[in-house]
Formats: sequence, C-alpha cells, structure tokens
Amino acid sequence: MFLDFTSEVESLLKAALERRGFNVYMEGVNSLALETSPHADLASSVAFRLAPVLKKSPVAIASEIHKALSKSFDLVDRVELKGPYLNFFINRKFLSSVVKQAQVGDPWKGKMAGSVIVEHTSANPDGPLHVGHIRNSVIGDTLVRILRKAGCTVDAEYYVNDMGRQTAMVVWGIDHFKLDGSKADHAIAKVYIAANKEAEKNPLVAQEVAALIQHYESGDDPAVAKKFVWAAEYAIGGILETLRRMNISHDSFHWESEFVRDGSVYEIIKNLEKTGLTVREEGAFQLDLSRFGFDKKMVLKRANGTTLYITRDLAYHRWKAAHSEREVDILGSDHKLISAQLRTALKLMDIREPEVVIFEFVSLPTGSMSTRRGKFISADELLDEVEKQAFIEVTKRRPEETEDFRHEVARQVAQGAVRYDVVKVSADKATVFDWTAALDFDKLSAPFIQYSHARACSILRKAGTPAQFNSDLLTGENEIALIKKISEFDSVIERAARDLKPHQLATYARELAESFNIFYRYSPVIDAETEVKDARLALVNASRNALRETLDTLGIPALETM
RNA sequence: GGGCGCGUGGCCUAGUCAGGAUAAGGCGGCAGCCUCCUAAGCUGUAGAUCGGGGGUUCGAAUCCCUCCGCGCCCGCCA
Repeated sequence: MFLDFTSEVESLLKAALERRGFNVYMEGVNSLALETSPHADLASSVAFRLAPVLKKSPVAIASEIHKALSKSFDLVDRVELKGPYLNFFINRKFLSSVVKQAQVGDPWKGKMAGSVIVEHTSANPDGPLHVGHIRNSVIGDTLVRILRKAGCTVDAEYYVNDMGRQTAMVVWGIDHFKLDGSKADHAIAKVYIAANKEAEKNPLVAQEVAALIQHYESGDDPAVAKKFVWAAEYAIGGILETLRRMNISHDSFHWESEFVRDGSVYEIIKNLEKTGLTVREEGAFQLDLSRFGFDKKMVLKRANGTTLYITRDLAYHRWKAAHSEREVDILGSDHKLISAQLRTALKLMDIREPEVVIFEFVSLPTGSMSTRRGKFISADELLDEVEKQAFIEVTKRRPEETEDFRHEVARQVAQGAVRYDVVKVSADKATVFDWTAALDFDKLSAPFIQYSHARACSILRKAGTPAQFNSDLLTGENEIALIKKISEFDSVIERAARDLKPHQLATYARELAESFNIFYRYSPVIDAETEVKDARLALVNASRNALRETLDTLGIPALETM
C-alpha cells in the first residue's frame, strides 16, 4: 500500500543523493523533504535544503539528483523534474496491486509491535458520563483501535477512583439520601449533588467525609469499605452501560485502593523520600519540585496521614510501566499541571513516563459543566436525542421498512454520529456543545461515511464480487483517485498511531467516502460492459473493505443497508 | 500575576509538530442534477489581509519575539 510506495521513493532518493555525494542532510525526520502534493503522488523539495550547503541553485541541484536517479522502478511510474521539485508518480502495477490486495483480509494491518496500555475515561464514580467525558472515551477508544490496527497489543484500562473525596461524598450521600431507582450512575449523581449542597451549608459534612476517607484507607472498618466498593461498582455499572452504547469497552480495571492495599503507595512515598526533595509542612508530606519549574509543592500525604489521588496514581503508573512497553493516558486539560508533576516525579524514581494526550474542554453555551452542581448534558441524553433524530431520518428515507429495522439503523447511525462528531476535532481545540450540530447528519458526519459503505454493499449485493478482473481497465480519473485513497489507509494509521492523533483518521474517513461517492456518481458499475464491470466491481469491493476497516477503526458501525 | 493550550471566509473545522509550488472541507447563501447501482449523494458559484505587529528564510497559516482575545490550571479535590 502507500507505505510501500513511500519507502521505494525514499530509497531511490537516498541512493541518488549518495551517488552525487549529497549526503549532507540525511539525518532527522523527513530529511528527504517528502510530502503529498497536488502536483505529484509524492514530491520532494530536498533541493532547497541542499542549496545553501552546496552553494548551487535548487533548480540545478534538483536536476542533478534527477539525473542520478536509478531507472529501475517497482511501484514508481516516473519522476518528473519541475524546477526545484522532484515529483514522483505511482505506476499501474501499484494501482493494480492495491485493488488486488484490498479484495480480501486486512492488508492495512500495520507492522508496529509491542504492548501498549491505554488508560481512558476513568471518570469518577460520582455520576453519569457527560458530553465532556465522552471526548476522553472516544479519543481513548479510537486510539486503542488505531494502535491495534497498527499492530500493537493493546490493553484498554479504566482507573477507578474509589478512594477520593468525590467517592466519599457519594458514600455519605447514599447514607443520607435515597437512591431513586433511576439508571445507576444518574441515581448516584442525584445523591452526590444533594450531598454537595448539604456540605455547603453544614461544615460537619466535610468532617464526616474526611472520617470516611480515613476509615476506607486504613481498612479498619469493613462496613465502610463495603459501602465504598458498592457505591463505586454501582456507579461504574451505569457508566459502562453508556460506554457500551458508544461501542466502547475496557479490557481491565484497576482500583486506586488496590495500590494502597498492596503497599505500593507507601513504597512510592519511601522512594520519593530518597530523592531528598520531600518536606513536611504543616503536617502534610510534600514533594518539592521547584527545581523543575513547579512553584507549588506536590502533596503526597495529608496531615491526617491519608494519601491523595496523585500519590496513588504514581503507584498505578509504576505498575503500568512494568506491565507494558508503551503507555498512554487520555486526560482533560484540567490535568495538564498535575500530569506534568506526575511525570517529573516518575522521572525522579527512574520510572518510564506515560505519553499523555490532553484534550481541551467541552463547554455548554451557558458555560462550563459541573457534575457536582448538576450542570451537564449526560451522554445518555445525547445518545437518546441523536437516536430519536436518526429514527426520523431513517423513516423519511425507508418508510416501507419495519420499525425494528428503522430502530436498529437509527441506533447504529446515532452511535456513529456521536463518535464521529467528537473524534473529528483535534484534541487541542476547545469546543462548545451544540445541539443543532449534534443532530445534523450531513457531509462532515458519520452517516456520510456509513452511507458510502452501504452504497458499496448494495452494489455488491446485486452483482457480487468478480472471481477474475483486470484492474488495468480502471483508468478514469475518479477511479485512480479512489484507489490512491484506499492505499493511503496504512500511512494514515501509522501516523495517527505514532502521533496519537485520532482526528487524522476521521479526516481520512471523510476523504475516502468522498472519493467513493464521486466514483459512484461517474462510473456506472452494474450497467458497464462485462470486463469493465468486473474491474469496477473489484474496486467497489476494495472500497467497501477499506470503508469497513476505517469505520471499524473509528468504532463506527459499518451498516450494510440504511 | 504565572504556566500551558487555542485564534484559519458569516459560523464550525483540516492543514501547523517535520516551512515549499493556486490556503482545503463542511454548515449557511445562491444556481443546477433522481426515466440512471440507496439524493444521508453529486456539480457549479460567491465568500479568507490564516487574531495584530515585528523577525528568520530564496520561501511562513506553519519557526522565533511581542501584543491582543478566549479556554484550562496555579486545592492537604480529582
């Protein structure tokens, strides 16, 4: 696929540069200055980089390189010299091999290896996921899928914050108010909000909550421990149900308490003590990171002896580092500082640091969300509404279908629409939640891509896949553009897996669907003359497979009819 | 006040990390395309001093400096 073409161009260019003795700039990323371009399948502007060193004009250098290029090509058709640019073009063999490879199996499966732990969602068990949380879940789950597609073995983990103040507040809330029997996570939110309200007017609540934390951490009261575990499990149960609605699941769960019970939190504290950077101030045990640019000290233990989230998280990260070759954390922008401190502390202990993907906040038109104040739009509500709208849209288009069919399509369209809306935006862009946009199923959305896939399936249902075909007959501009787009899947995956940027795959998915739709519009398949028909059917099959794999990697259902 | 992130047509966004050859999509606007494989589609058109200013460079949306605006953080919360 495209990576094969890329590496051939790289070796051609490298060999030519060596032949001319131009190996000055052969270090570093993209030293050959290769890029995709409207002027070529792959273009190099390396001549510009060599010009100041060689003291010659870029045009002259490009010309010399061009002359020095080997003439024996495999996937390259020709190299055109265009002023200072070297333009590489793919050949017929490449196009044919893409169509052929894409007929069966998963030719885009990457060659990356190694075990990766991706921690995502890890929302506190104090309420349902809201439209901000799902940015974490969708980015995380999409990265899990991308890394797997790239060839890695991935463990998706949920870190359950059962020891924090929020959970203690929930436990206190359950003791003083009634869970009302609504969906577990929503019921938990109600008592949590009520408890917070109570705490605002009654200072005794804070004391009781602190006592709960102490008892749970010391393990001296089995009844308290039972309450914490029950509350967290109850809330997480509801959260997982919501995640399932979005086609998201975790492979393993680690509880904060696990790292207290096995003593590793205390080992961490001991190890940090050895750095000589710890101090006791006002009774609290703290780590001074000022020499690394953090003006606030990192508190490891409260004055009352209990540990904090950050301390337990250090222990969890030590465990993750020991059980993987690469670890990724998905965190909201409110964790920027704390995660930087965490990485510094890990470095001090000589523990491998995680790669951290930070996403910016999702806010409401009325301001930022808050579970504690009950100010949020839940993921369940969003999914319900989107599904309702999708049902209306399906019914408009397929009124003759059964209600079951329309509901099932609506469910899968909604699932995709919600995921795509979230993943299509780069993580470092803050967004404002907008109902109108969320309920719009037009071009920059999952249904657009699902629809292309369904169209391909429809053709294949009618005409089948050809046993024999001659892909050299696929010479139309739209056909060639589509084949190229299909071939790019592997390079998109590799890049997204390396940079941890799932939105790049979302962009690719849209482009792929667009290419297919244009082909669909201009290249009739079923009515074409036999040989052309078979070749086009093969291309439809290749497109269907590429669309299916792309959707699958985005966690979006690939509907065969909609 | 300090740290980090963001600022691209009326609105939302890609491109920025690895500087290159006419700044790319969507929504909305206007004008077209269903005797033709699902029109959740396709085509055309109008609309951008890439937040402002300076700098580096043969070349800057992209790198550096500075200013402005917005977001997040600066808890013995997570």
